[in-house]
Amino acid sequence: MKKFPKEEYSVPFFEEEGYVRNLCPKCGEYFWTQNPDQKTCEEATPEGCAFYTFINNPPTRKSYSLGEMREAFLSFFEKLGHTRIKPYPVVARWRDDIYLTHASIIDFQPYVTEGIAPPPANPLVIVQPCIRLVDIANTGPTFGRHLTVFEMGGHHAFNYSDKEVYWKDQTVRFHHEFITKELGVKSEEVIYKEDVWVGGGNAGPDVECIVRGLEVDTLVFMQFKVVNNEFVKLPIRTVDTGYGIDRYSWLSQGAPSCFHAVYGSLLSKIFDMAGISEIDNDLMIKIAEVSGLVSLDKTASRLKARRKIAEIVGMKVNELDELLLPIENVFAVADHTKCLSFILSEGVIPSNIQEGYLARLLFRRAYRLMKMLGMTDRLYDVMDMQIGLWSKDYPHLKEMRNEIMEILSVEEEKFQKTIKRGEGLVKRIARKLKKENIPEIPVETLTELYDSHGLPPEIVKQFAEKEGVEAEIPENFYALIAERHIQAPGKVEETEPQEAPGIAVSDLSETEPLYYQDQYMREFEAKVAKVLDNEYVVLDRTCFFPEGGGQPADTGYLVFDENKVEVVNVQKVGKVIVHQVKGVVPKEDSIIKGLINWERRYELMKNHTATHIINGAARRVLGKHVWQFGTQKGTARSRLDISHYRRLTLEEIHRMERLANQAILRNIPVETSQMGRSEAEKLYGFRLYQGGAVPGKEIRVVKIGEWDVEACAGTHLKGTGEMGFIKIVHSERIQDGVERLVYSVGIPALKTVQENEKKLWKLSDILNAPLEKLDKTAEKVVRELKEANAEKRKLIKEIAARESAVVGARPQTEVISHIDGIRLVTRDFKEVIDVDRMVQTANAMIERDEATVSLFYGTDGKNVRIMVMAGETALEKGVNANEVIREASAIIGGGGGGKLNFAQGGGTIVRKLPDAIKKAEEVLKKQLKH
RNA sequence: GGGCCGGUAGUUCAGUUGGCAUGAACGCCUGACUUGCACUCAGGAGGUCGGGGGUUCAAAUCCCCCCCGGUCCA
Repeated sequence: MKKFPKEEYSVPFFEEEGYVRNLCPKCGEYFWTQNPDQKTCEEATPEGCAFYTFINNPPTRKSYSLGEMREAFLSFFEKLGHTRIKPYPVVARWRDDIYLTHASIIDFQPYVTEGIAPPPANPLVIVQPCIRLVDIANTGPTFGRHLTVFEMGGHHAFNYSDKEVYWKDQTVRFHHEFITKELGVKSEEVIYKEDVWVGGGNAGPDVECIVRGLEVDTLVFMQFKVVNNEFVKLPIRTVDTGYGIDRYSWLSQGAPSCFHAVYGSLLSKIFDMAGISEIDNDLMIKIAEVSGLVSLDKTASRLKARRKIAEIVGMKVNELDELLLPIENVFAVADHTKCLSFILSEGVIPSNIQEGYLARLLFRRAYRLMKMLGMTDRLYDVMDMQIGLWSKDYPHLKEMRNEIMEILSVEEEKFQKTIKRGEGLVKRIARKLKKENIPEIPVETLTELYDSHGLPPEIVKQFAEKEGVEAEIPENFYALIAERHIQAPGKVEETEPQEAPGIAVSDLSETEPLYYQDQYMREFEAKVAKVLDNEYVVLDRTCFFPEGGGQPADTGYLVFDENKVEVVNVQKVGKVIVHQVKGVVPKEDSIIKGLINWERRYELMKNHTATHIINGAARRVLGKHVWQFGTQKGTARSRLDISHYRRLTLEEIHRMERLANQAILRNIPVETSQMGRSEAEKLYGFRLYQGGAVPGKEIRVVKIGEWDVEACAGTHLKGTGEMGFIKIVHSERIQDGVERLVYSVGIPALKTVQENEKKLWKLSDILNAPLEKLDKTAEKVVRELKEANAEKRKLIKEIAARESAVVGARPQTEVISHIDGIRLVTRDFKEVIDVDRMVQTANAMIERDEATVSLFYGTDGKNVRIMVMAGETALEKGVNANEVIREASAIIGGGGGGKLNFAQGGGTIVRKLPDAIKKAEEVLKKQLKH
């Protein structure tokens, strides 16, 4: 990685305070210290630069709980002139590049850090709950250095070329004051380690602060954008600090683990539930002190680290492993259940895609750990405790409690199903292997079971051993999984280069959107600003709505001189709206008249407003976890995809319909307003971003009374009454956790209802039954059909039995010959080439007399079918049906085959059928004589 | 967004190179034997092989499209 020169880190503060810069011989990083004799960086790294010295020996004046530390941090920086900002959600709905908020700066990217929107305050201070699943394997084993959910404190300053707030030196001074004055840590114990920070396409130098072995925060000076591996200066320099509030609390308590510090009595309760008594305190402290050596990312050093720790504390490796494993699992359970409560409280539905998958991953991991601890029955108790504990600071957890519990039970059921299915699968595989004398499940089977069936190798091993088959889980198992996914990239789908104008319009000024001034405007006059490629027209203003937000572009006409040309497409390119026309184009700088296809647009407006109405109804009927997943508006039909953990019932759909139509009847006014991003978020919360991330500094808010409020750029009705009528016409599940609602509005909705009615009437006509008895009649008809089918099968059998009995009774279609004690029945089925019939007859015939060979054939004039079946006795005499059929079918221009006792074939040369039969008889005779 | 696996009787699943679905187990019905821990025995019913095209004399099986489910990763 690129390193920055010393000057980037050498702030006046270090000089004033007598800091020296040394190079750590173990990890190879530079660090700043007030103690010139200090050799290593003193961070408890996996390389073993140092060990923790704060365990049972905290350096702070007093001990802080997580909440107390959060408050201490916030009020300290508030006193220094920072504005306190409320935390953002942990699901980063305002971004489309990431799913979860994993740092406080995420809240302000990219709009603030790229200078698109002003920050809510400058400077500001925030404590942001964060979720990081990349460290999930380390959560537990590292005693809390890694958590999947944690609180990050940040004091942020955004420096513009014309407005400097504060930069490196001041940041370090603030930090130092907090840690020494506020918390009481001795100045000489505070070490600053140099580092290069890269993240989210941005970069800059940073210093990490180490106290008694623990890295407690990082001070980042973001000032570059990473372009083609090069650092390019950003116009805005951002002070991005990240204080690990959980780690600070751990430091201040000197607890054996960060989990002890954060969860307190909740952790003890989980230990109780798992039936684990906490181990000897002295030993625990000893282990905790050296836990910095652990890091599971580096698989190679993992066992080494265990061995090292065992050596230091004077235990055998497997003894230590046995002792630590359940404890680490309890730690992870505490962490994962908190993380789940946060993620689920914001309406993430566990599923197999996107952020839903992350929720599922978390749940399944937590559940597996609980299973190992034998406490899955306490899942709901633990979750309840987490909700109780954290809703003091984050009250929305409590509001979502019932939905969270419901989602958990659905998820538990699904996981159990998967495991059960897996058990059967492994059993079958194991038995098969045993039969083939393979004593061990091959590695590729293990990886496939995990990748395709979600079965973790430990579980497979357990099930396999029950069947007496071994399974060896390779150390690099998850690396093998990763390998499966890095296959050669398949054919990249060639997407037609968008015909829409990817044209240089950046030099043009913004097109004035008239459709926002008056959403009902149908025609306008405008000046032609630019004409491109004899096809694309840019105007100074327009009321043609460009495609966006699931709403298709308007169509219509441009009128100028004697011409009326069709507008076929409208796209927004940056701030410029481009009209694609068919026919002649107007001259630049001329005045034209625009007419939009109002009927179409009005339908789109109705459908768009309906989306908001249905979304509101879904939230009311299904719960607050419902989020819009995607939409597409049309004139006759539109669709809305929503997140939900269960298939919708007809009853739920009807309730949504009722609510939606009630909202129409009340004719609720639809208000639109343009407002600043921060202000809108403050006023309406992040519910605004139903439609996903919305770019820009100002956002357009569409508010339908108390029913629904969203950030939305589409065109809407003045009042809901204009829709007249909404009908949900269809629903389907498009992904696990995502339901699609298809609906119609107004006359098209009525039409759909009428279409359905028409079908019912027709059905009633066909079945000759009145509407109210349709269901009963249909049931009856289907039942009778099934009975008739069964009867038919029975009859074929009966006919076959009878026909097999009367061998020799029809000389014109049947020849019977006896060869070597075998009876050969050659029968012409004429036009009946139903194989089933031949087979059944032959079966019955042979059942009566095993010394029979039946040679059956028939033709419908187009196809010829031949079939040979031989009884046990005939087989013993050397009959090979397969061979007979092969030779015979070749003659009639087809093919055939089968087994020794049964074969069938056919062809298309009908006139050669007699030859083929002769051939078959010849072959049979030869086989028998042989 | 990218992979991978699957859809056959009420359920869980077999089904080799295309060639009889005499499919297996459990469940169900009838009868016998037993009344206690998955009773046992005999017999029987139960199938649009997810849907639609194609290749073939012949498709559950091969090819294409669609629908539905499961699962891993970003």
